This record gives sequence, structure tokens and C-alpha cells, in this order.
Amino acid sequence: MDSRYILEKSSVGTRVGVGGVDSCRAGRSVLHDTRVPTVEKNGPMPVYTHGPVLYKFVVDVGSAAEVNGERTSSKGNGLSPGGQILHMEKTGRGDQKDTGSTGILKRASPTHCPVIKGQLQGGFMHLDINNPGKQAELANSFRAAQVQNVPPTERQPLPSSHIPVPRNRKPSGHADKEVMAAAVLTSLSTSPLVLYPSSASTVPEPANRAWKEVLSASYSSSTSGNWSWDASDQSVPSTPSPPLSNDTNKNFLLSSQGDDVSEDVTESTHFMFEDPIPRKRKNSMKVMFKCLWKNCEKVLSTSSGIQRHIRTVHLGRNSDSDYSDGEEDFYYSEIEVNMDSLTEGLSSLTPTSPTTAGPPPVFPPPLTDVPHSEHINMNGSQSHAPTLLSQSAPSTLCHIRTDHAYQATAPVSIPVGPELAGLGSGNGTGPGTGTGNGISVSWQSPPVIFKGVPGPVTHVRTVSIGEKRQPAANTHTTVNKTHALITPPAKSIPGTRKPRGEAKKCRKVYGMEKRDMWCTACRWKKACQRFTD
DNA sequence: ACTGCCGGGTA
DNA sequence: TACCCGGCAGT
Repeated sequence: MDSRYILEKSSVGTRVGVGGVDSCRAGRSVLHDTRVPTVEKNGPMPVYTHGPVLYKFVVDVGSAAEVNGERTSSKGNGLSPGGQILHMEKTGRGDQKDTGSTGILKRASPTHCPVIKGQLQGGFMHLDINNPGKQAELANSFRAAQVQNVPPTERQPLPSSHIPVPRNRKPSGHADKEVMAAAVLTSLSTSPLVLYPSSASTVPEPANRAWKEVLSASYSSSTSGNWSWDASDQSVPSTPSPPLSNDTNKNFLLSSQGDDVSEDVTESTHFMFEDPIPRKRKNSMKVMFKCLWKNCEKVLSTSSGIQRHIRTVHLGRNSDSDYSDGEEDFYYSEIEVNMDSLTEGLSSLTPTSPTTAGPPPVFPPPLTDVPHSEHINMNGSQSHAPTLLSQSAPSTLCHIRTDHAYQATAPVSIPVGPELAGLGSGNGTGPGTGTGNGISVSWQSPPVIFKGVPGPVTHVRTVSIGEKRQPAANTHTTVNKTHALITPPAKSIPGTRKPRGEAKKCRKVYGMEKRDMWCTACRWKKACQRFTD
């Protein structure tokens, strides 16, 4: 499916937590908390909504598993009746062969952690770093609920669900949490099993409420509360569920499937070398921010603007205050707007500069005890508005557009050390060069570029105007690193562009006014035959 | 913005 | 095949 289609169709979900890569786009695992209760039809993807909270897990192109309160996925092996764990299972469909490997952890929030934690028995994420008591409380509450509803057999943790995160990590503030989320996503991306928080409604009411409350409390007490889904706020009408880019998922999926290796390899290489590299879309695409509040179609050109809008209009907060707890982040999504076809309706809006969609700088090394995998590109549009968004730290760090292929500018090069190369089993992808010199990983739509590969590696395909470009997400096979590393580039770049010669060509020598003096090649805009190099 | 020229369209 | 041009990529 065309990611852009999804992007525009989707009400939510363009904001993805933790760079899996814009790819978030590269294989990422994103657990996604839409916190938007809604019924949504997302193409072929079945969407089950029931109750105020909708969890949707998009597994692959056109496939998504969603779990909400009382509905459990029939497919989920590891899904507890309570819907607390969603186990994505591989589907038989060819186009979904990678389904199981990944998902997108959307807004990997600490509130998700209880679930995972419950499954992993505390091995994994912090709930509320700043409040151990609450952490325990939440965990217990959640676990209790889980125990009540999950048959023993299903409660057994599956190996693949294990997300190795060091225990007893020292809380070190926002950065740490953010990094944690990133790390979790990285880990998730390699696991076919996706842990999924069950919707509250499957939990018996008391327990349900209990953990909701805990969540709520945790939310308010934790700076990472942005992640939390305010379960107590039942008044929130249905909100669009964030659909994920299918390509994104596809890439994720590529990452961890143990079987079908050859197939995956083929596919990954296909993604990497056959698909066009996203190029700068010339001035026609803008990033807009759309309010996802139900019945609110507000579209603003700036994230701060939309946040303010949500804060004031929907959340009823003081408009004067710039205070933002980040909750607004949940209620808007970034959309790509084709300015060419944009109606006058938006003409009054100040379009975001295309440059904002450009590659943000590589993450500053803010994060202390975090592995390199935290080199996640911040969404450009987010990064350029640090003040406001920085307050909603996790989301800020983790915002990833589902599809920015068109706007993706040059990929950000991230020097990767050997340790990262090993670690980033979820990210990397080196085409078979295996030089390991450097891996440029862009978590946005820009494809991964592998340095150290002699010769042109990227395949640039001229795309005619009417042609639909392949979503750049496909190039984000970062998850499928293993495969990519093993496989030599399936497709070498066909026409290596001739390096520009030093000699002056006819155009330069004679100028446009004497065009008739040009060699024919020059006249035809071909390689000059007269002044060859 | 300019330049070189590839890729593709048209006659 | 000659001619032309859109558009990419390097400067």
C-alpha cells in the first residue's frame, strides 16, 4: 500500500514513537498507543474497536492486528484473553510473510511497560523511573489483572518476546527514558513477538480500573507521562487510530523472520536497491499538522500551532501558557500535503518550510547509559521546534513520520561502530559489502546509505511525474541487517553517472546565444563530444 | 543558479 | 536515428 495513502488516510499514526526509523521507517518495532478510541477502517486491515481504547498493531502492508478491550485477536498466539499481549503471528499471505517480525511501537510509553514487564517478569522497562513506588504499584496492578485473565499457558513468556533491557537501570531523567524507549523499540524490532498491552476493557472492571488509575497517576507523576494513555479520560471521544505505514512495517518484518531468509534477503535488497531513493520533493510537499480530535479537521502548519490548538481547544488548557505536558502530541499527526494540489483552503496557512522535513542532525549524545541504537533521527519537523516539544520529551524524540519519502532529504549519516553494528541487529542493513566502515542509518524515510561501499550503491531511478514512487520506507530495511549484510547488492546501479568533466563544454564555451555552434551532443543535452574529458 | 548529461519521449 | 527536453546531480 502506498504509505502516503496511509498517511493521509490515517488520522493518527503518523507519529510514531521511537525512531524505528521514518522509518521509524527502518525496521522498527513500534508498539503503538493510539490512545485514540475509534473505529477505523484502514484498508484491508481489520480494525477492532471496542471501548474507549483502541490498540492497533499494524503488522504489515495491509495487515494490522488490533486489540481492544474485549476483543482479542484470533491470530495472536501469545495474546492473552485480556489482550495484554499481542503476539503477532505470521500470516500465510505472501505479502505478509513478514508479519510476525515487527510492529511499530508507537509511543513506546512507559505505560506499555507494565505489559511487557508483566510478561518478562520485570526484566524490561521502567514504569515510572522517578517513582519506584508507583512503578511497583502499577506493575502489580497490571500483573494482577493479567493473572486474572490469562490462562497459565498463555502467560508463559515466549522467548521471542524477551526484550533484553538491563534491570536496575538508573533513572537518569528524560533522556534516559527516551533512550529506553528507543532501545526497546530496537529490541522489539528483532522479535517476531509483539507484546501488546491489552485494552483495559478485557480486564475485569476492578482490576481494569485499578490499573487505569495507576496509569493515570503514573502519568501525572512522571515526566514520561506523555506516553501514557489517559485511561481515566473516558470522555475522549473516539479518536482515529494511528495507522502505520505499511512499508514501515514491512521493513520491520523483514528483520526478524528466521525463516524465509532467502526471500527476505531478496526482498530487502529489493527495497534497498531497487526502490528509488527518495529524493527531495521539490517544493510540492509540505508537512502539516492535523488535529485528530474527533470532528476536528484543523490543520496547521506548525507543530506548536497544532499543539496550542489542541491544548486550548480540546484540552481546555490555558492558551496563554506554553506549558505542555506533551499530551497534545497524541492528538495530532503530521501529514504530508501536496501543495500542488492543495486547495485554497490551506492557502492561508503558512506552510512549513520543506527544510524542516530535512534530515535532522544526528541525535546529540544526550543519553548516557544508552547504547548507540539511540541514534535515532528526530523527526525534522519536531526537532526544529525543540522548545515546545522538548517538554514532551519521549514523543519528541520518537516522533517518526510514517511517510516522508518525498520530503526526505539526504539521509543522516551515523557513524556506527562495530559494537553498534552488532547491536543494531534491528537497524542495520548493510548491503553485502560488509565493510562495516560506517552505516548511515536514517530513521526517516531516507534510505540507508552504506559508506565504505566502493562505487555507487544507491540506485536512482528516474520517476516520471505520474509514476508513483515506492515508499521510501522500503528502503528502510535497517531491521534486516543480517540479511542485508550477507547479501551482496542484488542490483547494482545500472547507469553510473559519468563524473562531470573538468573541461568546458560547448554551452560554456559558446554560451547559449551561440547554441548553433555547439556540438550536437550538447545541443541534445547529451555528453559533449567536442570537449571531452 | 548554473551546468552536464542521463533517460526517455517524439517524429 | 535525429532531435528534444525533463529533471537529476554536481558545482
